[in-house]
Amino acid sequence: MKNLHVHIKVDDNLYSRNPDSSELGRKIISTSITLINELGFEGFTFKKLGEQIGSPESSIYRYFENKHALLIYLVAWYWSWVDYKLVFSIVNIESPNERLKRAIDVLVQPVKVDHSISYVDETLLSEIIIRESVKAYHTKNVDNENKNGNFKDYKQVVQRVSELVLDVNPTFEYPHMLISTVIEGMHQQRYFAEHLPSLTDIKSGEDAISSFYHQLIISALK
Amino acid sequence: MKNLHVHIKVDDNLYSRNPDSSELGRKIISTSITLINELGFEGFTFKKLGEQIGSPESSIYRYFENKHALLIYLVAWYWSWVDYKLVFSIVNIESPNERLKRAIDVLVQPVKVDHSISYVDETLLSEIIIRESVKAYHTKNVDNENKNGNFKDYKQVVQRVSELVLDVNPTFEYPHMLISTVIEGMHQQRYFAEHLPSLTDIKSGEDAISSFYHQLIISALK
DNA sequence: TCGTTCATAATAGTATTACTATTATATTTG
DNA sequence: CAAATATAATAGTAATACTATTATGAACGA
Repeated sequence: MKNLHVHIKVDDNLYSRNPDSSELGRKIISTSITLINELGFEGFTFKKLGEQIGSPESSIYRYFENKHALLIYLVAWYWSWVDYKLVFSIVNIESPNERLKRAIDVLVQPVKVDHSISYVDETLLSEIIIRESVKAYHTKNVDNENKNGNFKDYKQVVQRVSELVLDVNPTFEYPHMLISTVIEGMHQQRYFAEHLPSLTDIKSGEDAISSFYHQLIISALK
Repeated sequence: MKNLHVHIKVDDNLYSRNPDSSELGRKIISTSITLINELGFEGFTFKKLGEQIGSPESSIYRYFENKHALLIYLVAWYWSWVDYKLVFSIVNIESPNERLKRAIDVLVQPVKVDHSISYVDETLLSEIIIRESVKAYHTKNVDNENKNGNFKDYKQVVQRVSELVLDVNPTFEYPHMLISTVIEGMHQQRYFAEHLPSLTDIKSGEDAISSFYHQLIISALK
């Protein structure tokens, strides 16, 4: 996908001040992506981020209440971007089977992009999603955050693909469960393949993970 | 399952001092289970735990290096216990299909136990596993922790059930992937059902989650 | 029974984290 | 040019995640 000058929109209440609206804001986003990758989310602090970009902590707090809010933002951005890719991948395709196949491909293929959208490195961001995104909703405060709309984009992606599932098999009872299982499972398996390989079945060369989930969906819908 | 006086063994290097060997150690385990449930893992501290059991923080540190080590211990205990239940559930059963079915049942059925093993409330513990266990291995330090054997019991469970999968279908290529997907997926779905219901498909009454994963495995192995 | 070992209690102290507050200095905009 | 606004610079605080020190008390072995 080439640079189409698309703009990924993130909901207003996922930030205190829109990071997309200033140089400092954009630096916060792009630098935090590399820094979270380096340090892990627990090791990442606004102080260290401030040092990296040469700004005081207090300036960063004007964009995000805390580092959790920043994670929520990154996750929302990611799913908003995936949703865009989903729409793009199935437009003009008629066969329900082919539409589903293409959508699943968007979900399970590793992200390899040449910086298509501005200051966000989508490949690095996808690694954060794999490693850290469970922490976005595994908190004591999920229910309030959910009410606040923090997970809207993710839910939107699941909803969209669930509808494609029903187009293929209208009697299938658990489309949302199937799709969220596939998305989360794919993340886990990529993580396991790197860190806990005995929990997965890696064959060198081919992308076993993608083909496993493709097969899983096909057989589940029969 | 009634009280059989079984003793769940946890590996030596998952603690500084064996909590099973003293009154204080056992209080640390049982109270931490209720406290983590109340406060969430992030809100839980050794200070608060100490206040609850009327002992200073420093005494707790003699059992576990930090709260992450305690979580690792709880997770290991849980999977060691599940492994025991697995063995128990298939002993004397001959049909490979029936063995697999029973094993999957142990994995996906909600835990409802009447305090069978000593000071550990397995039902409460299983809720911690559902909500917090991803945090046990989603850290910057996974690889070292893995080398240290921190995840042995979990891997053992996946291995055991993977073998049952191969007994049913010896040509199936991804048994570990299938089983870890089912285990982790089941946790996620139980969590989603409670906090992010639009990511799942809840039907009131029946246990949709269990039957979904049973079906998923059956169809995947065809 | 005495002395040693060992677990726990009581207390104090430290570096880091996750913020909040205040004032000063640029920069933009009307 | 004045006013509003963003950022920088700096300081400060409560809580967290520990470490260290000494004291007490119980258990155990000779």
